[in-house]
Amino acid sequence: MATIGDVARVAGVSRSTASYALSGKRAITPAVRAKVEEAVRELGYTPNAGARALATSQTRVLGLLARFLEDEFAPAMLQYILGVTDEARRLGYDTLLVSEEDGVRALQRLANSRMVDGFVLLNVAERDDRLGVLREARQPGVLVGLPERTSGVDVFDLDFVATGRLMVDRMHELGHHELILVSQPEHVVERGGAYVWRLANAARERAAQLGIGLHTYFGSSSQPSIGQDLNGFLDAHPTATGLLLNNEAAAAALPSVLAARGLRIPEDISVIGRYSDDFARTFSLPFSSIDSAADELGRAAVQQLVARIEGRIAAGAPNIVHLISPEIHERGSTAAPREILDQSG
Amino acid sequence: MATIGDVARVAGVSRSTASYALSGKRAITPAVRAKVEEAVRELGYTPNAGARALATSQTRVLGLLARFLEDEFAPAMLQYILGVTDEARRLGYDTLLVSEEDGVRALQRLANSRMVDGFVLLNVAERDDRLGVLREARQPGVLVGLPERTSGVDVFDLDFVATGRLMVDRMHELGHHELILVSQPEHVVERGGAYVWRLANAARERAAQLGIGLHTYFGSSSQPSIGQDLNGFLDAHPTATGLLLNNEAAAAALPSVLAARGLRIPEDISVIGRYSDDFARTFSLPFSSIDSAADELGRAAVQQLVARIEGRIAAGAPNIVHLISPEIHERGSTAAPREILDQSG
DNA sequence: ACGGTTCATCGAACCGGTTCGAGGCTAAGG
DNA sequence: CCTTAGCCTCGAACCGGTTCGATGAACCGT
Repeated sequence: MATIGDVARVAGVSRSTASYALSGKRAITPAVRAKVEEAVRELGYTPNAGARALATSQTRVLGLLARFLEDEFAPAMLQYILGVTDEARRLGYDTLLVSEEDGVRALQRLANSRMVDGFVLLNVAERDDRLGVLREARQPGVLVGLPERTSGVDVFDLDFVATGRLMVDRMHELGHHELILVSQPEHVVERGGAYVWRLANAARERAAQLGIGLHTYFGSSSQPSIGQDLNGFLDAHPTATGLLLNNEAAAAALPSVLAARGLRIPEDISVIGRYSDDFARTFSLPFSSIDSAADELGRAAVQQLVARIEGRIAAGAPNIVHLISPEIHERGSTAAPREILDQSG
Repeated sequence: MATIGDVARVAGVSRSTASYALSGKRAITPAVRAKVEEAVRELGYTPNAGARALATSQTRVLGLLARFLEDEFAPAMLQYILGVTDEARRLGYDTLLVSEEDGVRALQRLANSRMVDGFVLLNVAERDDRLGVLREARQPGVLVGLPERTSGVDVFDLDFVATGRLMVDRMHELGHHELILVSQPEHVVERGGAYVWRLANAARERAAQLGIGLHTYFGSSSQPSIGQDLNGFLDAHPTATGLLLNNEAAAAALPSVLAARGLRIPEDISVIGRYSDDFARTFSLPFSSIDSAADELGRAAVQQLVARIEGRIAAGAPNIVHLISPEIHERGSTAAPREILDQSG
């Protein structure tokens, strides 16, 4: 493989001149630059990444730390990952994907060995044990997921508090008085998936303000148990007219559960979900839903990270916490409850 | 950050001695080795990956080239990716994930810049344009997916020919005479997804040998169109008693389609699918199926790749093509067709 | 007591880039 | 014609590891 020394020899200049001609960091006579570029083309020269990293202390690689929790819906993670890798590539970076269970060790390994210029952490827990290491690392880090303490890192997440409120508000506007909220399994919460109770608490609070009855439940993360769960919830609250879903498996299972019970949407029951649009598309879920915005979050996180890496953000600039506002993607699964329709009709 | 020079100074030895003490490539007095190790601990020393790569020409990083085709079921890809990253990590390697659309350019970039020690290509097409570059690269490569020409690379894939035969054989043993095969969308085949027609052709051939009627169709990759497709196929062949699925979306959609038509499994119709067990679990698909073995394939591919990288495979050793034999994971969705039961009952 | 091994350690070179300071050349100005 | 400034280019050092050959000390047998 050609080195910059080969390029220099072929172009008839010194190594340093070749380097400057390619980097443009010093003025080079056009004729010389042309000779160097010609030599590069002739030899098929590409800089050796290791050598460059050693000399510049920059690898142009980002570390992406995914965390796969059992009982969580894994495919959803792919959207975040692709958002990150695509945006990173667009900005000239490659992505090292780490799925190691021991995220702390992985983080230390990558940080100390200087393999990456920065970190993206996915699926961040309320008290994520990776954060301590990340704050001490010399490389900047961004999180996708909101932890308890956000100092020293930039954070991107869906605004789950606003999401909980929005779900209840929308149902309230339509005239519903009794709702059921199905969250992720309790395990997910215990292991730090704070977004689950953040949404649930906000929904509960808003429901209380509005005088709405809200029954909150954890649901399983896979069939067939989630189907049984759903039937149980519906049996327990026959007068509930609205269903809020913060659980992908529940969303996937609901159509057949409703069909089996002979319930139509939105005539008999209104539904609002929270999952990725991509998920909705693949399974053609007929529910109005709030997009998890995985792709958008991944991209925004990378942009911020790269800006920090490249020093485009003042060293002392405060860290940001960017929460994306939820929007309901309308698919016609909400309507006024039957009792209202009956009165008005 | 501590360098090996710092370690050497603290331990009171030369840099080379420190290096040998850590690598074990030359004999070192136990006492000296202990001092070096103590210094490492004290300073929190970790070798600089770039410097090591420069000196050894080894990065201990694998390049993972994913290819996301539209109309293909993306979440399935995650299983392969995790199989690769986990196994790589187990063997001491990290994984650079590339999702770039221009796989050829990505491959060239990584190969020439010496960022990786080897390549894993996912979703390999019949005539994959990445293969030419891969064969010329100095780094070894393994494929997950069987292309037309396999020279110069190791290949791992599910045996789709055997899969097609197995599906038909099993139905034949049960006494079925007319089957419907639903494949991936035609787009997937056109873009080189040869496994689709490999399975279909094998099934067709075996059906002909056995005197079984086989209707083969392409199906859409998402709802609701795949639901309409399925209804159309069933309408067109009311006497067919068995359904073979080589299309994830079809598998996901089938339960509700069958429910709507009032068909029970396996009493009214037998079904055999081909998708990942993980997919089956998440959606609790009630069909006997042949696992795509994504995790297993990813792991086997990495093992082979690492063996080549580390020279544990003789330089002249021929390339291998490892096709995993399909196995039907029984979930009770197959039985003898009604006509037989009626006769015997 | 002495030459020949063996063993542990050291110094220097090298991997392939980047970057700093120095110096040569040309052109402008007195 | 000589000085000075400015523009390009070069040589050397450095980043942080690994590895080869050399060196010196300890140990062996005779």
